[in-house]
Amino acid sequence: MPELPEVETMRRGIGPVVGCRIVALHTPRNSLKPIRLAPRLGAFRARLLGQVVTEIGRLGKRVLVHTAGGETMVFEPRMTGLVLLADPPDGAHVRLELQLSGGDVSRLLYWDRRGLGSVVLLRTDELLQHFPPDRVGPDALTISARDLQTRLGTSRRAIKVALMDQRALAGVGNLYASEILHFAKVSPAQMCHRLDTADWRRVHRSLRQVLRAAIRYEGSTLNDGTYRNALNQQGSYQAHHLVYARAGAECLTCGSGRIVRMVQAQRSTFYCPVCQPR
DNA sequence: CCCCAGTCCTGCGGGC
DNA sequence: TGCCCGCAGGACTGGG
Repeated sequence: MPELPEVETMRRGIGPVVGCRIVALHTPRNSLKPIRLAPRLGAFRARLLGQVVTEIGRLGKRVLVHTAGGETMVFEPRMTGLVLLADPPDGAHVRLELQLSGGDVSRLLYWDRRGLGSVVLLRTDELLQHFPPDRVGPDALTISARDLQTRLGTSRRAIKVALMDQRALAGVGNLYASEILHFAKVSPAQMCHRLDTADWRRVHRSLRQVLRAAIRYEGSTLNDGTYRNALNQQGSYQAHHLVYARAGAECLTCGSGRIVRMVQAQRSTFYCPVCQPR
């Protein structure tokens, strides 16, 4: 489930495509339902052929590939999408392949097992219209503690649910929300408006620490093995998870609590009731 | 303002 | 051994 650390790892990993020219583009034939591709393949290809990649960016959980001709490809991996330079985990789920020339790499792949992701081509100057600030908030890595508190401090939602709201801040998903709140020693069920400024500073510091550490370890590859970096290698931050998917296990922080799983907004939340009482 | 259920989609693992 | 079913959930939508 690519969240900010995984998507940032993808962004960095496909850096070698900068300077490459797109010389061919196709969607491999398979029995799967097609993912969302916009515009349709013909127009998509027509606008990209011959274009030279100038820069790789990230918008929350999306990877942006900019070209010299003012086009931007927006890769949105959702649950199981990968942006790859190397051979994919399997050939059956390659959704889009770009052939490249003139650089260090010869192709860029979008692979997606479940196919919930999408690839959208936008004019670079239309990015802000397509992703206005009221739809995608400030990046979770760079948001200030003050801005975080301003944006969420009056909300009556549970903080874990609020942290995952991409309009408030962009990049935090289900896995890292649990890990961040464990570091901050805040209960995931606590309502935002009940937290004071010291709490928000702790949440903010944990946000930065957890996301930065996860980037350093190139993200989390869970037991299903889906997530991979651009070279089809596993991340290793899963070895540092303190609560996620550890229901029933002993808390690694306090050594006395047992990790509890609960459901918030139809998603699994994990926490230690001893470390995170309120 | 906030919550909930439904939608998309495929693979996996539990239960029988 | 094989089949069915529930579950995983990010982003989005519509209704309450």
